[in-house]
Amino acid sequence: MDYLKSLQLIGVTARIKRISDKLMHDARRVYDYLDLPIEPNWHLVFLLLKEEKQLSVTEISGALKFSHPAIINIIKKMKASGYVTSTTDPKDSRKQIVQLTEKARKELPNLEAEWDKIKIAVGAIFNDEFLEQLVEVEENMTESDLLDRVIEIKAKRNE
Amino acid sequence: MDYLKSLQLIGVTARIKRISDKLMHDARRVYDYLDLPIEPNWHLVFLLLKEEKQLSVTEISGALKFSHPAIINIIKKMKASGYVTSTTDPKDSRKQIVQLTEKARKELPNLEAEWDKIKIAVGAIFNDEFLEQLVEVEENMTESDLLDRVIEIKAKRNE
DNA sequence: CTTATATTTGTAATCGATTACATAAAATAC
DNA sequence: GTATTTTATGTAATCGATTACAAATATAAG
Repeated sequence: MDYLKSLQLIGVTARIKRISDKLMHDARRVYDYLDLPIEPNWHLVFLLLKEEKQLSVTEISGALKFSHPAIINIIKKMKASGYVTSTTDPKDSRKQIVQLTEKARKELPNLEAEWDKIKIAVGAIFNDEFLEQLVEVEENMTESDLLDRVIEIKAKRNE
Repeated sequence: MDYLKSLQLIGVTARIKRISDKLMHDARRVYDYLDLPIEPNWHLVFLLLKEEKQLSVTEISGALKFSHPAIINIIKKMKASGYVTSTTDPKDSRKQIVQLTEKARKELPNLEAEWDKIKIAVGAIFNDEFLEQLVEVEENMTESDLLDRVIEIKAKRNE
């Protein structure tokens, strides 16, 4: 018996938040359990830098759609753990060029084996139909977000 | 072009968080735009107390599945705005009995008219199939959460 | 009855991210 | 070539929620 579920559309925001929060929390517990020496968020940075080799903070922030302070914080920690280096771009001294270290590339196969387990677990929770629906939701929100839609609805009522 | 989307299952957690965060943020903007004198979260407490009349902090927390400090905080603000009263239960002096005030009941019809607009906007973002999929995801996570599943997968691999 | 345990409310510390602000460098305008 | 605007990074303050801790009361156990 779930009161939020009974509210249907009214409860959907809170339910999504509930799922999101539990997922983030569980991810941390999984990383602890697997004794991974990294934080869940670093995963995305690893994958991005593995492909792109050299990226600035802003480029990472744009690709992952995290705020730039969030990326700075992640990079700072990854640097302290020896997984990335950051050097000032000689052509543009505002920019920091971030790239994986040798240590990171050496550990990648092990990490990927662990990530693979997590991926299978995630796949058991979210089926393909959900992923398809998620794409639609993202498109709907990009096309016109909640505020835009409320403004439109209010305008129509006042006609 | 969305890097997280291209990662499929690996990016799904971050995408859900992104949707959740934007939704919560947009909800606040909508409440501001509509000049509602309440915060988005209060909505759920209003609806619950409208039906149940009298509830303790723990009962509200259990129904909405928010932590009890979160409910205490909401109730404190709703009280300051004159929408609820809280009195000590004469039969159990640990408990606070929370209920809507006359002011709250008087304003409910207006609030409900505004909530209706928001509900329509939410319905335009999340279709019925998504809601069905969401139920499945919740069931999957309740049945066995991410950590449980990873533990199981690891055990199988080590056989 | 007295002691131990569980429940309820309340407060403090923490957390992971954001927005707002500051600074330096590059690009553009004139 | 100097002044203005934009861009990139970095820091501080904030935010909404959680977990951890504390205190009071009720319940259960002996």
